[in-house]
Amino acid sequence: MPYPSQINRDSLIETARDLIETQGVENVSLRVVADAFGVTAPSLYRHVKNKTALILAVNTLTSREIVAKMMDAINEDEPLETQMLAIVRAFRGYAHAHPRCYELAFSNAIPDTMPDVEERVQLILPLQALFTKIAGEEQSLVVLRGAYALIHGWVMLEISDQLQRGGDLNAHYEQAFLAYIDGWR
Amino acid sequence: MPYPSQINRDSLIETARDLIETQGVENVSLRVVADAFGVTAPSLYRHVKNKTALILAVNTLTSREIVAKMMDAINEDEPLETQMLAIVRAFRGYAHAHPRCYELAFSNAIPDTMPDVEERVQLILPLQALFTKIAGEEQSLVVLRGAYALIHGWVMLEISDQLQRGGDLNAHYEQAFLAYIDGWR
DNA sequence: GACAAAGGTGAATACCATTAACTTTAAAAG
DNA sequence: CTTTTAAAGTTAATGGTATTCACCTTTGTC
Repeated sequence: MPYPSQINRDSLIETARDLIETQGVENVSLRVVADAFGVTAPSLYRHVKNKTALILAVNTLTSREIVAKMMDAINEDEPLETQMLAIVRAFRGYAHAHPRCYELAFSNAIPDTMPDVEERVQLILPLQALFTKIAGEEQSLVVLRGAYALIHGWVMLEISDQLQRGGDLNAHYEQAFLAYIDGWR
Repeated sequence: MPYPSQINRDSLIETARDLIETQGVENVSLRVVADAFGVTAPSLYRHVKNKTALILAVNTLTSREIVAKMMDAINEDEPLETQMLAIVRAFRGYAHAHPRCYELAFSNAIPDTMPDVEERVQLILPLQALFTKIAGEEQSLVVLRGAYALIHGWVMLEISDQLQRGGDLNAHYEQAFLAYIDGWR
């Protein structure tokens, strides 16, 4: 194989991810990404189909990293409620660490860049596993949907600066989640 | 006043809103908006500072319409829980009727286009008024935040097609909300 | 009737994504 | 050791975008 590449697909995606997180997706053109590799924009098309595919790959990376963070947070020896809190804390922690990528991945802002269903279903498995132990198999679907809505909505509101008026946001987040869970008992 | 305009600011904003809702914001250039008035793109700058200001105005309109829908849904003669359900139903109803505008207004996808704080605070007043009657003045902040996160997150998930696997979404939405409220008693 | 000024125009600028035709390079094939 | 080949990168071109500018057109007012 000829002409050794400075770029490989993984480093391209990670670099694009970092640029999006630091500069904002609206300021990351293909030329900006190419500059980071000391290369011109059209050569990126050797490694990725187009910009949409690149952003899709970034979003898939984001989704996988969130899943990994949630998995890491689980300690099966703890009580269920402690495990749930650890999961939703990890979820929010990732969103805070990568707010722009979180929003990009899960708010459909750019057409055709949402991670595949197979990726997105991974996101709910950690919580789902715990909910099926508490609620029945069939009730767990609605419990899960509400919980996911609550944590996703919460971090989206935080990211877009819509939770402003004082109070301890960390505490409120967990109180709201626990109240929701309590409501199902 | 000279040269009678085909365009006035309100009709411009409403037309832009309708185009965004039907075509998607990524397909609405200033030329497309101008075409709708039989005019060329640069002349829009007589009526609006730039495209960002136009989208901001569209988002402000969206925010106000949601507030109006929620207000309309309130019947003070009903029990509190019924009023709350009516409000969150109206909220979701608007989001379903205008999914693209809802997402545009509340997910920060385009920089500097979020409605002003004075507009956004209106969104939470209807629910806040009821929560202060149930919880205390100080607890109502966290209750409100969680409720807002739950309904916002829910419709965002629906809009981006992330609530797929069967079940009655209408029923689940209200069950999840009521469970959350129950959790605070 | 002259004029001021709002509303509209076409042309120009500086970006953007994408494609096409080309050149360079290094490894594999002879 | 030379030749071939194909990946990786290049420049140039196309058609799109938002925005600015100088200009023209219309019309109410003095």
